[in-house]
Amino acid sequence: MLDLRFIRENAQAVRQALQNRNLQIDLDTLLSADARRRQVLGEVEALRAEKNKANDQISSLLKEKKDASQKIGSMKEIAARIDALEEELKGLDSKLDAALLTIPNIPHSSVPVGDPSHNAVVRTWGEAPRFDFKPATHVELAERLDIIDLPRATKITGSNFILFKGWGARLERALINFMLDLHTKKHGYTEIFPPFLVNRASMTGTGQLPKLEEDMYRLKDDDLFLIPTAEVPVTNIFRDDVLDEAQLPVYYTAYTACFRREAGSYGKDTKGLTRVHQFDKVEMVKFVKPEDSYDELEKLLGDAEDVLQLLGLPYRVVALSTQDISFAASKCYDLEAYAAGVGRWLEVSSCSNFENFQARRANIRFRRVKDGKKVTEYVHTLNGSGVALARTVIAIMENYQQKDGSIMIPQCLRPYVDGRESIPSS
RNA sequence: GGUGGGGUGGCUGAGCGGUUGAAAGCGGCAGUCUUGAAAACUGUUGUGGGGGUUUCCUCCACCGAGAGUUCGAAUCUCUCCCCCACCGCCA
Repeated sequence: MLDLRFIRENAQAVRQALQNRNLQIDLDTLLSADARRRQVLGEVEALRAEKNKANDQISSLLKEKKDASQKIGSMKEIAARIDALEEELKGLDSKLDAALLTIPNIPHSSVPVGDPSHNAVVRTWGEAPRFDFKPATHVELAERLDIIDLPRATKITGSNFILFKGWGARLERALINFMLDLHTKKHGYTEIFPPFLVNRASMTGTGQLPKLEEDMYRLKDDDLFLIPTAEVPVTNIFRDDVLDEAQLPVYYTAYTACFRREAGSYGKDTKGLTRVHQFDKVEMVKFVKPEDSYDELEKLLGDAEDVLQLLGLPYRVVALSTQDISFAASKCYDLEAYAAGVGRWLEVSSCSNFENFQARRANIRFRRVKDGKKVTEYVHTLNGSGVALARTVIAIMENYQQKDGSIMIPQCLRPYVDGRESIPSS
């Protein structure tokens, strides 16, 4: 969330940011509630000071065995006035807290302003494969090779779930291991295997709640949520902690399954594997000093690109516009891999800098000495997919398909599939 | 699921109705001593918020969370959350 004082002192900048995100959020109500709160707070605190003083006097009167009944009587009245004002204060506080949670992060100045048509392709890597035959889609390939069984996944659970089978399952597992090895051994991340269920505080800490509750799978009896991304449990590792400057930066990577209801997206991308309720993802999460976060974002993006380059998948880097970046992000790049069968660019990664927006919500800070003084500051958090699996599997299947209907296995994955070169083996 | 014991500052841990923001110890920081270090000694050391004459002053809040009793609550009452130990069940 944003700092209330920042909003108070930079109301115009916040209004501009909301407009750039094309959001109608009433700032005036918030600002007047804030003004009223500070006024009431002043009154309450003056009365409390009076009360504290009187209590000291009562205390010493009683110690000297003198009569304090008059003083006690007059304090009853003040206590009642304090109660009334505190009641109002409490109302204002909860109103302000609720309002603050609905205000999104302010986009960085480098983010293109406007609707998604303003998204900017930063660079493109690789060449789309050429075929001397009509390339099949992943759905056709999966069925032909018997490596993914969507009808049975539907029978077991419902539509838009995946059941990998045989070498399909093996390919999925190979990708997970390949990515984790790459990030831990080459890019310096520490591997985490977090819980797949998180509590409400964690979901609020990273910004999924309260806004996106309807998109989440929730266990009602326990008020727990299935994670929509590893970002949630991994970022919340340091919730309410104060780190030491020397600990930063922290790089974590985690494989998890991700669960999304995708409410309201029916009819969009619903064929095959492009939009499913459960998918695998390897995520990267960083905790860094504020002054480093934009350099760290570029490095994070590079780490995700490395995955696609090693897999030999053509992709493009897209800088998202102000209306396309997520609620909590101040800047975001998407990586889109090209899938030759469906002939489309598929979003396989999203790399974002949240600056201190999540750190404020989750209360993640660090201590350092600045100008000879000890200070506690919020860290900056970042995360990026490195990368999302289902869509990457699509791209591999469609781009590496051969005329005979088999699929070549990218070189970097072969150590993870017993050296196998294709599915089925030739 | 059952029973018992707990949640106090960076940590350990005292306090169980009235100068207690909180003893003591450890740790951290600064100083004295020393060629240097250690030891010893001395001082200092929480967070958040409001206001101001804004390298400082002042006020308020905070002893798991919330509510209550009281002139006054870390301390008493209630509700909830969490942790630990043992037992049961279990991949």
